[in-house]
Amino acid sequence: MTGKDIGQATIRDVAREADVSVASVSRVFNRLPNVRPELKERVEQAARKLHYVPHAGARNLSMARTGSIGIVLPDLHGEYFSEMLRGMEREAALHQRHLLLSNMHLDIGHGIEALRNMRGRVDGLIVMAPHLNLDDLFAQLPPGIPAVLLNCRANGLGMPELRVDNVAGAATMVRHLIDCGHRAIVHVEGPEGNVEAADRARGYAQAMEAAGLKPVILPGNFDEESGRRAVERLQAEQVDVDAIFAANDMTAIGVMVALRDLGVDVPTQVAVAGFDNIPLARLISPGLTTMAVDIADMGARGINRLVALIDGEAVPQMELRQPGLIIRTSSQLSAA
Amino acid sequence: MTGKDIGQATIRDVAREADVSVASVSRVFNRLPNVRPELKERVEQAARKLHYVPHAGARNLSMARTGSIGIVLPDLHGEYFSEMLRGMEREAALHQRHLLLSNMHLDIGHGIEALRNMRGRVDGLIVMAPHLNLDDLFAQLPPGIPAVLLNCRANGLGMPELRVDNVAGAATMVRHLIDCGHRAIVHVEGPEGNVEAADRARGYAQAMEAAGLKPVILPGNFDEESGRRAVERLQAEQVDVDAIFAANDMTAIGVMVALRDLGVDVPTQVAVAGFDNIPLARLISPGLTTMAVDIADMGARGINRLVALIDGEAVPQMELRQPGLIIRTSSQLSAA
DNA sequence: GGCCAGCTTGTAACCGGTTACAAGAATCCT
DNA sequence: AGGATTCTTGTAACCGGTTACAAGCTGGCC
Repeated sequence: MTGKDIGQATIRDVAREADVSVASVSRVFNRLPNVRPELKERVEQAARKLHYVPHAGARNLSMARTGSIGIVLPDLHGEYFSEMLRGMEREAALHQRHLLLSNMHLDIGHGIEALRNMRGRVDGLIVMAPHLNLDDLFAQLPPGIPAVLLNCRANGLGMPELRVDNVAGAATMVRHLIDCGHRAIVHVEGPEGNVEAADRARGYAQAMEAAGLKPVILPGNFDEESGRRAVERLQAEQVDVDAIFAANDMTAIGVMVALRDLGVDVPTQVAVAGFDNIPLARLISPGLTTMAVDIADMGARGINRLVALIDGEAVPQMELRQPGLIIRTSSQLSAA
Repeated sequence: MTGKDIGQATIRDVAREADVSVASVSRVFNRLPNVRPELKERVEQAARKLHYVPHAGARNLSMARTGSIGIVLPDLHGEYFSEMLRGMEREAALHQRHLLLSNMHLDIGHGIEALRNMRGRVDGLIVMAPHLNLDDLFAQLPPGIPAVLLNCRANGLGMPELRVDNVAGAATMVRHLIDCGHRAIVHVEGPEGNVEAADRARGYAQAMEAAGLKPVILPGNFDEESGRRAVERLQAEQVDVDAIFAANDMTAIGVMVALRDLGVDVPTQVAVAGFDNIPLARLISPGLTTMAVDIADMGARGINRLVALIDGEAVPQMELRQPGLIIRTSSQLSAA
């Protein structure tokens, strides 16, 4: 009623101009076969004359289908999320879908609001919230929304999940560092309350203990800054360290930058390893040894699953993806 | 009519359950003041019981306002776009807006389709299409859509524009390289048909000529690969070169990687410079000298302008932003 | 010619909200 | 008490599409 419509042409305007019914205009625009060519031509001419463009919102409402997918992320910082988004976008475009972004900042209240806001805007949701308890989140929502969860805390919601095997990945990395001859391996953890971070720390601790080594865990926050701080702390406390395994690549990069500033050579004096294999890991020097999660592909697969789910197809309940070890220079002791 | 509605509660269901009219339910949900507390309570209880969540699509239609902003980009590769998107997301969240992503791949046909698809889905558009002629694009669309253009070819559309002064920026960089003592400065251009690339090449050429130096321009494509290829070519053709000024940071990084592989030291043997100041530029080593465009801020400002435009406020027609020179190690000759 | 099948086309109800308008109830005057 | 005013509430039209259904038209066939 209100609203600042500049008076754009509607389907009724076109119908009047072409002297046909709205149904016919609709049929022409939806390419239904049973329209006489002469009439079709008349409609198209009228539409062109009036600069008519169909109103997607109205279409969505009457068809109960939006063609959009809601992406609910905790943040957009860093290459991790942008890679994931890129993968999603690519796949969504293949399925003729748009992506509607919604950033649920840290607390659960905003999360709930964000999700509620999506109702009627999207056909389904991709939720990535490693820092929140999803059961609480979805409790507030009407049941039955198609959704795919990416790297979330396990839950009893019966929604398809896609996860990276962070425990196994971290263990693999620890074994690699041990193979390289390192013994005093320190882990810089991710943010508290983040499932992925917790799993990586767990994998690290298990592998260390399995090798008869003592785990040492420093707090971190998945960002460059926390890598830097971890190094400062190691330095201040004179901790003996052969290798630093950071919970993700950005932290590892912070570690490397801090070590460089201190004049400590990587990898000859201290080895460094990360997790994620963001594009940057390859470009920095020395190249960062890391666990490769094909982030863009994860995103793409998430979209793929969701589209299937929306179309009513069967979708695997859970997929656990194994990250692969990428060995670059940062981890290698000259004498292995 | 069709559609796979799982039968979620509508405003009418809530009205029936609470034994009030739909208007009252609507009033409660929109926090209008004139509702008796007892009735409000009844409505809220009914809504909770039915797990009612308002249908944004329907709301949008009747209010002629979606609360979403359409972002039309040519691509999502690389840090440039993700930085911009991040800035946009931040600002949009401040204004309670969602972002609807649409990737208009390279050709104009898809571009037009993408834009048409936005009608009725968004309140306005941010268009970033340095590679397309926008007049052709918008000719196909109904006039009067609020839109802000980012780094686009000049046009007579009367839409607010936000642009980086690429000509001046490139010239500044050339002068800096000359100040560092370099003379044989080669430029690796961006993709053909891209306005930003063309402007940077123009700024480069003008500054070189002003200094009495001969411009040498190699083709490129704004990506790492093209930087690498440029180096190969210089190598193959035995071109004498003191410095390579790439059209953007990713290309410059490709150049540095290729030089490193060839055993050519940066900056002592060849200096390198880029443009954009993507986050990576600071992290790579040696640090990359570049022109800083605050990409995220550009995105945020774009959104800000667009929101003002949507709200009917006056908006400056054009803003040309000056990039700033960021001097890092990659450009400096030991003896300046 | 008459009847039926198959097209084409139009009418009107519907999607799920918002809101102008009117009516009814409560409050405040004098 | 009676009338004016204010507040609360409901009815129904509207946003701009889609589509079930019916009606009109055409042509084929006996």
